[in-house]
Amino acid sequence: MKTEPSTYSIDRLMAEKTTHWEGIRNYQARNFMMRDMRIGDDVIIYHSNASPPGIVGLAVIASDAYPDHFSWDDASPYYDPKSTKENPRWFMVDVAFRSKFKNMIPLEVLKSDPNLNDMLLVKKGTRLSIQPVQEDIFDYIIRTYQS
DNA sequence: GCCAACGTTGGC
DNA sequence: GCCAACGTTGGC
Repeated sequence: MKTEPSTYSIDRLMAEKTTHWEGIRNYQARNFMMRDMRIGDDVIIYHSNASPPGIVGLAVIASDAYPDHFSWDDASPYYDPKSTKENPRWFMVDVAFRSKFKNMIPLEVLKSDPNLNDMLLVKKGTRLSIQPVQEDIFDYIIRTYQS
């Protein structure tokens, strides 16, 4: 799951322990939350629009998907008039902190590792803010880079 | 249903 | 700040 540290960082997640992952406004990303995520699933936290961008820690899914009420709040940057309480368009999940890497893994390092050529994150044109990570890739990253 | 125009993401 | 690569919107 990607987040811009200026909006919500791994440090804040570490301090708050659990958060709701509001603001997803892309159908594919939403569908991953609604269809594929299960409580207890491991999550890689990635800082985008950071210097450098990269993987900063781990988290775990802590709820099923439920309506993102920020989409109903016209004072929120995530407001969407097409989403209503009766017919919610956008959903979120709760995410619980698991760990922060002592040394984050810069995107540049991920890109230069041939074992990660198939990881969506390093592929050109993949902008999704929520991406599935294959189990073997997840395990490889933990084994190789976790610190 | 097509597609031009526009908006967003996110690395650099 | 630039801009490539998407995604969305809305007229037709």
